[in-house]
Amino acid sequence: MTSIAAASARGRRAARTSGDDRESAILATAERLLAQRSFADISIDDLARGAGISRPTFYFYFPGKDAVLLTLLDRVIEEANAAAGDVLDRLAGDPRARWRELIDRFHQTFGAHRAVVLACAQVRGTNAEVRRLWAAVMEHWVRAIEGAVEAERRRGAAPDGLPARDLAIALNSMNERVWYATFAGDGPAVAEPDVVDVLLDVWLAAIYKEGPPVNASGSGRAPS
Amino acid sequence: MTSIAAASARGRRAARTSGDDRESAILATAERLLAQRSFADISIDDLARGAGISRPTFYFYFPGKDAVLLTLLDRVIEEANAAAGDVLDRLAGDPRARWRELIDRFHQTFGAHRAVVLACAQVRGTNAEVRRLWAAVMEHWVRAIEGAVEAERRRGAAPDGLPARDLAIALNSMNERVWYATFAGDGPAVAEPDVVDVLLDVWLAAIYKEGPPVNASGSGRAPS
DNA sequence: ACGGGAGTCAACACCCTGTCGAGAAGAATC
DNA sequence: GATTCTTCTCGACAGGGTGTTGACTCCCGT
Repeated sequence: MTSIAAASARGRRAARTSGDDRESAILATAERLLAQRSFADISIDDLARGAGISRPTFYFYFPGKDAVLLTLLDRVIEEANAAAGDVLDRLAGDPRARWRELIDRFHQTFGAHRAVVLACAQVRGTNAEVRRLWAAVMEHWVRAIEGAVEAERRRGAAPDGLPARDLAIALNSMNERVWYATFAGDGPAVAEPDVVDVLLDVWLAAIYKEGPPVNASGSGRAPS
Repeated sequence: MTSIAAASARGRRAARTSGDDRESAILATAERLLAQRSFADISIDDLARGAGISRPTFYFYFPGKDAVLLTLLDRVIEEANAAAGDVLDRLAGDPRARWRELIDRFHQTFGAHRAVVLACAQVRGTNAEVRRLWAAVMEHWVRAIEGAVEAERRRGAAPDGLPARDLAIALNSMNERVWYATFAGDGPAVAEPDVVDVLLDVWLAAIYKEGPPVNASGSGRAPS
């Protein structure tokens, strides 16, 4: 769990009065609008009016447009981490199934909040805060995968090869970009129903080189 | 060759007088400034003043800031396609070496113009034109890889598996994102000297599952 | 010597951001 | 009930970026 995303004072208030509703209203408006237009096309005025307040009042709740997105991103990340759970600690049982579970859960979470994820990916280029947060989260996931790969190698299930960290970076990067294309729908993209299996296939090939070992009742080819 | 990037009328002029210099000056200024600040932090006024003209005059040469970047991107894409050449047609000789050559050449080209590539990646989120152009280029490369994978399968060098197109999308996506991280330097990234070999390793694993066959006098590791 | 196109820019209208200071609304204290 | 303090609200402003207009210059061909 231990969410990296410090879901703390992204807003500005410290009170407990009825202003909480306003903050939620802004957040809700943002997510609603994000489903329609791109983040860049949403002005602070849109957010404010959508929440029933004036533009200056908006600044009372958030320091800027980006902070709203950051708060939304915090939630998604927390949800993703919760969904991932401890799958990586249970790899030994049935690696293929566990890796698939991991990828699938991320897919579910991101898919459920695609508007937010897409907006963040687009803003990452221009906003340092989003860039920092995303970098921290990626680092967290990369380390988790790195550790899992090393564990698989240690128990003899996966062969040695690339530094585990580099491998983890490459695979995580692939997932990010492939999901982006699938959700955004621009450019060549894997069809949504197939994307988990496509990613899984590359992960297994890269980690195990010749299909995961058949520990339990798996159907992978046995290593030579 | 047949550059997808229609390097045609991205500018506005149709003349052949001394105005050509101005157009070049704008482009040069853009690439120079891009090496310093982010694209979003460069105003049209910066571009204009850098080229020794006033802001309205800028509009005589380009319809907007984005068109400048688009023109720059055209060049890089053309260069990348030229660098790639016909490597994919010569895979059979020494697959590992050829794949590495392909990836390395893209790496060289993008690395030489990282400022432009980075800026495009950041703007792709907000600018439809850049998005379209990049999507078209990706489609081109995906199809090339797809064809190469199918050829390798046909000659028995690579096993069947994922639809070649999905595999090509995943691998191309990985490269794009990994290069971005490496060049941008934010978030977890593969060190620049290693990035080609890391990518290559995943490509070979995903395409051949157990290392490419050693046809000629290649120096690739023999498959187990 | 002159008509016309290429090239140039001051000035304008517009939109968005962020801030300031004057207030309204309500709870706590006298 | 009046007073004070804090929370909350917004009209109005300043600043900076974009894109357009209309007039003006310069040069070239006739």
